[in-house]
Amino acid sequence: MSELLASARERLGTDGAANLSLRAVARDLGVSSSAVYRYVESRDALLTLLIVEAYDAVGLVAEEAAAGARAAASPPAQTWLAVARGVRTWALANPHSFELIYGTPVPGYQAPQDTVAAALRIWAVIVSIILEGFDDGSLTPAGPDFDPNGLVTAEVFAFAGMGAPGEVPIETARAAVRSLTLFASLIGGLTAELYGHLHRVAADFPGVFDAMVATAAAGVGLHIDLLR
Amino acid sequence: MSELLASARERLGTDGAANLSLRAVARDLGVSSSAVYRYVESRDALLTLLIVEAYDAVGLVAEEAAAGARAAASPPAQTWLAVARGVRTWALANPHSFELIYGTPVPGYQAPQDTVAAALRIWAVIVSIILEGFDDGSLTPAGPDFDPNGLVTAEVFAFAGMGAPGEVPIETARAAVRSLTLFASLIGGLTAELYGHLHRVAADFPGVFDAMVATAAAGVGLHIDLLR
DNA sequence: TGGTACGGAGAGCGGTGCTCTCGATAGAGA
DNA sequence: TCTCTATCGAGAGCACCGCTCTCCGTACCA
Repeated sequence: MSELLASARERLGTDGAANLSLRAVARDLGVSSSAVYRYVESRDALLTLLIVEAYDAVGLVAEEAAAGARAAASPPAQTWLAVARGVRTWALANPHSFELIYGTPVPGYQAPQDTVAAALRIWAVIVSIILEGFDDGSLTPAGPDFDPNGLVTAEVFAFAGMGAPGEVPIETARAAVRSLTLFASLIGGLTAELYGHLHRVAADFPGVFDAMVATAAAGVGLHIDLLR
Repeated sequence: MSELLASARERLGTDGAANLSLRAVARDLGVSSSAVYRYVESRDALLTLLIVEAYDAVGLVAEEAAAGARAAASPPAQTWLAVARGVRTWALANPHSFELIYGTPVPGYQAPQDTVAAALRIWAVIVSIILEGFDDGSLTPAGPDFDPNGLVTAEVFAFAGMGAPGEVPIETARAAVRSLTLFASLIGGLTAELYGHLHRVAADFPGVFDAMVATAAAGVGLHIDLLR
């Protein structure tokens, strides 16, 4: 089983998710194609395993980047920059894994519950940074005000440890909604770079990425210093 | 040829890009699979035609949304919100077309030159909004300062009609780089929503989308009013 | 010793993209 | 009118895919 996963991981890295062939994996293992079905229910099930791996990998990267920044006594804004840079580095090194989780979903595929926990890890990092900025008073959103009522589910406040929706102060609720912008700008920036939408646009890709992340983060309230 | 494209367009809408089968299109047309190759070089070539169509469609939507907002004398910030909303509406109505252009690229696929012109239409809209904000003085970036030198190619300044890189004022160059954040937040926000990353997170999807777009835009300097 | 569960092989089904050969038709030039 | 040619279609076929089915050898266990 671990050999199977290793082989599939390698195939994913070279051929991409769309071209991941169960028969090819079987050939790599020196085994008939039908034998693989003893271990894995279908091609989609194999992909699910790789998806969970990818979510865990990116979650771990984010957690480590945040921990490293905090160890260096960085303010929340710089911590977010470190996390974003870490995720970018991971995505560039594992583009097919990135596609697997943040790219086009495979056609008839429905994400099983297994993936949810792993997918939440990066969200936890984002939330922790927002709360940190809230606590130390450095979170000063430049984005416009809006009515946060009903925008997100009660689960979100529970996940962030903010208590029941009715009890959450309006500015806290706004911060929770705004934090989605961090995620969107991260995914959007990486999508733009990895999928070629910055071709002949960006010259210094890391620099452009930093600028995109920092610009969006200012709206959220995290004012990143890019000059130091 | 037009029947072929119409059939392919329909197949794309129902089955998605990954499942777009040349044989299925042939069946729809009541024709043998090999006959299709008289008109189209390969499956990828057929996809390219659909990609150009999709870029043109989303470009047109953006242009019309911008024109409509300007006709209503909206400030640049509100024009951007109108454009983003328009693109979202289009993406929700044509999710597979959205995937085709802003999702995972098909494996061995290299975008031919044909697609470039169509892909630039939405960029032209973004640039026009930035320049408009620059001219009327409403563009007041909340994002951090950074050194814009060398971040983007000279082509970008030429495309924006800003002249040679050396002559561009530093604040103008920064605005050009920041405008990439608009694109990233738009793509990221739509990716998050369409690919299920806001599942059990967002309750009011249009509201969350507006909040994400407006929050990121504030960093760029477009201060959208969401309360009116 | 016999039964059973496990893990493999191989054939086979229907699907795919793509190529090749063959035939029908229609139009143009002599 | 006859012939040549370009166009467009059908069909067979190749190698690949996911997946299922049947068969068989092995190892373990009562």
